[in-house]
Amino acid sequence: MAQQKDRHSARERVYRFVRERLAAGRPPTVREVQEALGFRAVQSAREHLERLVAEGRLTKRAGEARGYRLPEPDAKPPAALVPVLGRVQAGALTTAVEDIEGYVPVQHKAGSEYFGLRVQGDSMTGAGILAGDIVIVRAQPSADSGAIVVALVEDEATVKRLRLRGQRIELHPENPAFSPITPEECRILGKVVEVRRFLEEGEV
Amino acid sequence: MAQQKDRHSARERVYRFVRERLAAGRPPTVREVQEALGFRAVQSAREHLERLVAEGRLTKRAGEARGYRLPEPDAKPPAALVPVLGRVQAGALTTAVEDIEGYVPVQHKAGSEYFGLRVQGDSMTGAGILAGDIVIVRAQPSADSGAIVVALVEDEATVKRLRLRGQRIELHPENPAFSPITPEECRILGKVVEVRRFLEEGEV
DNA sequence: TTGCATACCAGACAAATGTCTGGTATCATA
DNA sequence: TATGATACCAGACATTTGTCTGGTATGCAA
Repeated sequence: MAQQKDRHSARERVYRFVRERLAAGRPPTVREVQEALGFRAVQSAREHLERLVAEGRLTKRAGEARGYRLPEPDAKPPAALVPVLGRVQAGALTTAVEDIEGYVPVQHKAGSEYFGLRVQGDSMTGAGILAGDIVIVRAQPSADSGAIVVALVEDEATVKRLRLRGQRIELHPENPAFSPITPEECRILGKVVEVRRFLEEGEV
Repeated sequence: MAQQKDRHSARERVYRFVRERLAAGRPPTVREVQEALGFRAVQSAREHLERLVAEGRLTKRAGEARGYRLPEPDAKPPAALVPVLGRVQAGALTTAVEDIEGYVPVQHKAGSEYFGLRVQGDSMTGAGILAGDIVIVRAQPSADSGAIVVALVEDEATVKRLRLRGQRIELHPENPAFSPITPEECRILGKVVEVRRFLEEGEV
C-alpha cells in the first residue's frame, strides 16, 4: 500500500473530517469517523487517528470520549460567534434581536462582551473605516481619549473617535466633510477593537 | 430554596462553565461539570443541565457523550483558525511555518483553503486597506478581473487589484502614488475575501 | 520466495459516560 | 401541620465509547 498524501486518501479524508468537526466545536467519536469514511470496522478509523497523532497532526486524551484534538492554537483564546447588529437604538443593546444581521467569529478576551456593528456613512473614512464595514466592539461604558468608540447619541449609535476634554465628551469624525459632535448626553457603548470588511457578497 | 439568577448561583455557574467549554470546542461530560462545580453527585450537575435545557439555554443530544450544546448559531458555517503570515515568498505557502504570526478565526466555505497575510505598504489605501491590516485570502490560482488578489511577483507576495487584459495580467494599486505592475511572470495565490484591522496592541 | 508495512475487517472487552431511582434538607405556601 | 418545589447526595445500571486482539489483503524490498 503506497503511502500517499493525496487529498482523497483515507488518511487525508479522516484528517479533514476531524478537523472540520473540531472547528465546529463538535469533536467526533471514533465510530463517527468510521461512519463518515464508510469503514466497516472501528479499528480502521482508529488506526488512521493514531497515525495522525503519531505524525503530530492530532493530539488525543487517551481513554477520553471524543478525545482527539488539534495540536495547534490551543494557546489561543476561544473564538466565539458574536452578533452583528445593523443598527443600535436606545435601550436596545440587549433586546435588538430583530436587528441581528448575522454572526462573526471573534477571539474574545475572557470576561468581556462583544458585538459587531455595521458602519453607516462616511464619517470615518480617514481612518480606513468605510460604510458597510463591520466594527467589532468590546462593550464597555468608557474608553480612553483617542480611542474609536461606539456611542449612543440621540438614541442612535455612531462610530467616532472619542476626545475627552475634562468631563466633556467630543466625538470626532475622521473625514473633513463632517464636524465634531459635542452631545449634551451621550453613552459609550464600547470600544472598537477590530474593523472587518467582507469583499464578497453574502457574507454576514 | 429561592430560585435566583444571581451570577453566583449554581445554575449560572454551570451555564457559564458549559458555555466556556463549548466555546473552546471542548464539550464537557456531566462528570466534568460535577467536578468543576464541586458537587459530590453526578446527578446534581445533571439536574442543572436538564433545567438549562428545559429553559432553552442549552440543547442536548440524548445519550450522546458530551452531548450538551448551545442552541444558537449552529446554522452558521464552521469557524476555523487560519494562519496569518507576515510574508509569503516563492514556494513557501505550504512551508512558511516560521513566518506565521498567529491565527485568526474565519468562517470558511467548505472545501476552500484560507490564509491571512499582513499588508505591507500603502499601495491599497484608496480601497481602505492600510499597512498593517490583515487580508483574509481564499487560496485559488485565478480570480475575476477587478478582484483584489494576493499575487506572487518576483518571489514576493503583494496585494493588488487584478486587471485582466486578454491573457495579460495587470496588478493595480489603489493609491495614485503607485503605478500598475505588469509582471512577465506572476502567480495568483488567492483572492482577498476579507480585510481586518485590529485596533488594540497584542492582537494577532 | 519471505518479511515487513500499510490498510482494512471482526469481535470482544474495559472504561467512560449518560441515566435512573431513592433519599435528605430547606423553603414557601395553603 | 402537610404539600410541593428546589437542590443537593448516593448508588446502581445501561449505553456509549475507547481499546485490544486476531485476522485478511496488498504492495514493496531483500
